[in-house]
Amino acid sequence: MSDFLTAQKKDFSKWYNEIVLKADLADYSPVRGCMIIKPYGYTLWERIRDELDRRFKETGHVNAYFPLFIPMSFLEKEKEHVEGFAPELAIVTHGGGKKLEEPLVVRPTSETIIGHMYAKWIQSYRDLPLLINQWANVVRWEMRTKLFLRTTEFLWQEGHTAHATPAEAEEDTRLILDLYTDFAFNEAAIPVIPGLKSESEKFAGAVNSYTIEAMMKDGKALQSGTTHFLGQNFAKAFDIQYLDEHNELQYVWTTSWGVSTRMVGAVVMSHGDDQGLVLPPRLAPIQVVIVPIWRKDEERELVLQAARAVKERLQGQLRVHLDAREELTAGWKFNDWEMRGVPLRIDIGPRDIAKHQVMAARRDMPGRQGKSFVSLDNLEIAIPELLEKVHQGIYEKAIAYRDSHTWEVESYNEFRGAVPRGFARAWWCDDAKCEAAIKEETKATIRCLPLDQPGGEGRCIYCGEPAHKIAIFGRAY
RNA sequence: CGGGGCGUAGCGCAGCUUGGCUAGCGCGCACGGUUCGGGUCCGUGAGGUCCGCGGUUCAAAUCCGCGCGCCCCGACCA
Repeated sequence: MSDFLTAQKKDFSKWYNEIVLKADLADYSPVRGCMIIKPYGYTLWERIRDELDRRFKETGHVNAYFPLFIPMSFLEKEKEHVEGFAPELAIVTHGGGKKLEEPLVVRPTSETIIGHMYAKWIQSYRDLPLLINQWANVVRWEMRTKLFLRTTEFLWQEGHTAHATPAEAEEDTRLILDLYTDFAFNEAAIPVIPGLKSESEKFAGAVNSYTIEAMMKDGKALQSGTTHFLGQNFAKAFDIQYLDEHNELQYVWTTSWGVSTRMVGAVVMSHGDDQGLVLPPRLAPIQVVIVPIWRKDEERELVLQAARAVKERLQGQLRVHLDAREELTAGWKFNDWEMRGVPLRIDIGPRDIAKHQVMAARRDMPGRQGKSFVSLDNLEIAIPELLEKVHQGIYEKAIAYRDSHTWEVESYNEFRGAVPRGFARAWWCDDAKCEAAIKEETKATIRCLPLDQPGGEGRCIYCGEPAHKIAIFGRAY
C-alpha cells in the first residue's frame, strides 16, 4: 500500500483529488472553479481529442469555429434552453470600458449561435445535411466543482448537425452515440452503457438525449458523453428553413452532441488504483517508459547505451520515454511512473544486457505478477503485444467491476441496497413522479434506459404498476 | 445556499486549549559525499505578510469581531 496516496477504499474522493495533482494532470487555478490542465494531462486530452476527431471525420463531419460570445437574446429564443442554462451563465456586460447595448453570454454551449448561422447558410435541401463539429471551451457557472469532472470552464467538442428529415437526424445522434461507445471501449477501455435519458434528465431544449454512462471505481455513475435529437425546436426558434424538392418551405431537424474534458476524469476513476493512475495504452501520453539500472560507474554507459538503443527501436511505432535522470534511484522511478499510470515499463540493467533481454513490467498487474523478460530479438513485436494485453486487462477488469456492482433488483428493498454501491437495473413505469420519489429517497437517478432492452413487461420498482422499460439507476457525479 | 473541516516555508502538518524567548517537524529544494534490480543514507544550507483587516493586551500564530479562500457532505449540472 502506498504511503503517498490516500487509499481508494479509505476516501475515494480524496484519492481522486490527490492523484490528479500528484500525477501532474492538473492544478487548481486562482479563479474559483477553474483548472489549469498541465502538460501531462493536456497530452492525455489531446489523445482523446485526436481519436474522436479522426472518427468524426471518418463519418463525414467537419470542423469549424464559432464565437465565444453569444448575444443574450439568442439564448432567450428557445424557452426550455434558456430555462435550463440561465442559472449557470456568465454574462459580459462591459466591453472597451463601456456598458454594452446587449449583454453577451459566454457560451455554455453553442446551439443558439450555430442555429443563427445555419438559418443563413441553409436555403435548399441540397444544403443538407450540414455536419459541423467544433472544438471549444465553454463556461457554466457551477455551484460545486471538481477537477475535470465539473469545472466552470471546460474543453469539449460540440457537434451540430442539420437534416431534412427527423429520421436522418435521429440516425446521426445514434451514429455518434455508437462512435462515442466505440471510442470508450477501444481507446479508453471504459465499458460504457449507451442509452436514452429520461425526460427529466435530458438536455434543455432536446426532444430526446442519449448518453454513454460509465461506472467509476466507487460505484458512482459518470455521464461521459451525450448526443441529442433536437427535433425542430432550434430550427423553429432560429428560423432554419429550406426549400424541399417540391419547392415547399420546411424546417430542418437538428442534433447536437459532445464529449468534454470530463472524459479525463472518467479515465482516472475507471482504471486508477492505490498506486496511482492506470492509463489505457492507446491514450497514454507515454506508453512505454524505459528505466536504466546501473550500480557502478563503468556500467552506466553500457546500460544507457542499451536503453537508448531500445528507445530508438520502439519510438517509431510507440510513444516511448527514456528516464535517464541520474539523481533518482531506480526504485523511486518505478513508483513515480506507476503513479503517472504509464502502461508498460522496461527495465534494463547489466544482468539483462548480458542475457540479451529486457524486463517488462505491466502497470495493470502488481509486482512480480506483471513482470516478464523480453528478448531483444523480438522487441518490436513483444512490446506492442504487451501493451495490447494491458488494454485487454484493464478493460476486462473494468467490465468485471461494473458487472459485479450491477444488480437486477426486484424489490425496492433490494434497490435501496444496490444503489449506494453501484447500479440497479429495474423496471420503470415511465412516470416522472416515481423517478423523482426514488431520487428523493435514495439519491439515485435514472442514468439511462439502456438501448439493449429485454422487452416484455414487468412491475415498476417504485409504484408496482405495469412497466415496459428497464432503467439503470445509480448515484451520479 | 445549508452543514462540517481547514488556512503556519514549495507540499503535508505541529504549535493555539492555558498569550511570552530565535515559530518548529517531516517531505521536497540547493550543495557535498554515499547509494542505485522497488520511494538509499549522512552532513551542510536556503526558504515564513503564521489567509486578510480591525480590536483586546506591556506582548497575539495563539484571545475577540468582521471578511476572504480552499476542501468534504447535501440541493443543481457535460
